[in-house]
Amino acid sequence: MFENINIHSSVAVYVQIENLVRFAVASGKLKSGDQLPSVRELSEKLEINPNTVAKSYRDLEVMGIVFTRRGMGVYISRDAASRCTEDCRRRVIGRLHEVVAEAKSAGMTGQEIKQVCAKCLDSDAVPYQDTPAAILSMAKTKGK
Amino acid sequence: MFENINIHSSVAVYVQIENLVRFAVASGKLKSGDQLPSVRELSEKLEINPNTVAKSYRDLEVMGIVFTRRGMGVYISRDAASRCTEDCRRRVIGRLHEVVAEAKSAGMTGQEIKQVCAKCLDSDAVPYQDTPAAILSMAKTKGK
Amino acid sequence: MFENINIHSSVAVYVQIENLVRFAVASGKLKSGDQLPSVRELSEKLEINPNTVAKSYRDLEVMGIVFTRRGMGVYISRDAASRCTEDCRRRVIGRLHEVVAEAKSAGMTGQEIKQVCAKCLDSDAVPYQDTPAAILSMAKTKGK
Amino acid sequence: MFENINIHSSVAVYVQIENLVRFAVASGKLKSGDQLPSVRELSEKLEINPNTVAKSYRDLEVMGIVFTRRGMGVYISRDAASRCTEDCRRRVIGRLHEVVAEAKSAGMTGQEIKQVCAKCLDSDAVPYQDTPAAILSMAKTKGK
DNA sequence: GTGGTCTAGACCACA
DNA sequence: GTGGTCTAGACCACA
Repeated sequence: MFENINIHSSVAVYVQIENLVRFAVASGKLKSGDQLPSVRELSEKLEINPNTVAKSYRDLEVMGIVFTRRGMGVYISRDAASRCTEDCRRRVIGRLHEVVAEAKSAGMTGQEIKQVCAKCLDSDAVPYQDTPAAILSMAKTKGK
Repeated sequence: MFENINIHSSVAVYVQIENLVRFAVASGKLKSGDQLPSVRELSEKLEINPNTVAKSYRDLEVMGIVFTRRGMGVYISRDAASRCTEDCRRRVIGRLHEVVAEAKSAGMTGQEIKQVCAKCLDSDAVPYQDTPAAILSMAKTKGK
Repeated sequence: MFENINIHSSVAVYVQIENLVRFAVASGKLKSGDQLPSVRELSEKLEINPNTVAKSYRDLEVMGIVFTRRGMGVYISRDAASRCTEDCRRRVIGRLHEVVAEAKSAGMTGQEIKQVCAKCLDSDAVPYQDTPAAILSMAKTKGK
Repeated sequence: MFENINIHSSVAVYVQIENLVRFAVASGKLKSGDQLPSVRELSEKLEINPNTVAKSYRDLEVMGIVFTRRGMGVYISRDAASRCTEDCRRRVIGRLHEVVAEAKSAGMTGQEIKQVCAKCLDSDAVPYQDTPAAILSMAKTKGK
């Protein structure tokens, strides 16, 4: 589930990791008590600096989404699900507002916008895994 | 049209300027051949450093959206409209896909998603430049 | 013959004018004693600042290519032809060296380079009139 | 490979850097994924301001030739080679056309032109970075 | 007046 | 350590 980290994204890697975890919890892929990969393991897998992973885990802990058992590992906390669901909903709704406003501003009609939405809804769910690319598209498209 | 620059946004000021121009061109508010305010003029109006404005104009030039006549000023280029329209549409559609995917992933039903969209569409037009959040969302998402 | 001034070029307009005159003299299109358009006339035709035209004429006078009869106008000087021919040859040879070196550096083979040259030579002469575009291509391609 | 930057050239230093990178990529000296020297490192080596190097890297990023990993460095992007090869070829061919047209216009015969070309080709390779004149010729021609 | 280039330097986010 | 953003200000070319 971390295969979607995008090093070309202008979004900080640690933020991407945090979001991946949040959405995985919100969607039930990660459940209370599940263990996350160790800092070292994940950093090697993603070929990124261990500090980066550690920072994500620390943030998630501060947010109450994971907890650490020293010497044991990092686990999804008891009320992570509700927290993440709420967070994700808020984020999604906010972004929907923004993007619809942008769509209008770009000259798209309500018709068009609805059509695109419908198309997205009909298409097979492409859950959070697409977000890094999505994020990428939010900034100035880069090197790719 | 630059009255909506938000110096306190986490989005770089020069990115905000670039996006305002892009969306203004896409929506027809700026047309091929139109002259942009001079670097000095805009920097004074926005109370920012001329270098910051110059950076925006430079980027826009590299992107082919404006061209510079030395000693004369900066103008919207011939095919800026198609470029910007395309860019903005692609951007918006991409983001719509992302956010819908995120919405699903966050557990929202198609119903809900459609409702939120509809609500946004019905609300008084919130053209791009009126929504600081929109501006925010347009650029490199930082922190969170 | 001034229809080829390119305001999108990053080359100063006054330099373009100077070169147009020089090449026109070198190629015999302008001869000793011929009168150039007045500053005002040319500036209106090209929609540029009269100072720009005046600057070109002044430079050309300094170079001995034109002379001014006050109240009468600006004329091609007696030995302009030899001067311009020489200038243009030197310029052309210098640029040929440069561009061939660049071609090599860009990975083109001697074969290819010769072929392109041959093709240019066979094509109908496209005398100096193409230079503004040419000049444009020398800089970073801009707005166009 | 940056030893040929000429601070006294009339071509902006940042343009020289951009061109050196472009041609290095086109000729295979720099490959996808290679890391460029850090902004600070290069600025110290060239004894120029870090901002100048950063400007070059930024432009190259907007052009899709490099990408940035924040906190990590700047790397040659995936499709930089094709981009640069194409860019450089187009540039070179365009300039060849121009200069040949100029040569004709200046009264040189096809014979002469071919001879000069041949001479350049036979001469020891003068790869781009060895020719200050070449560097000069690559950018916005100034004054003359 | 216009924009372009470059320096010096502060402060920040990220790894 | 890495790059990103922004300011302040000098000096220049061009119109």
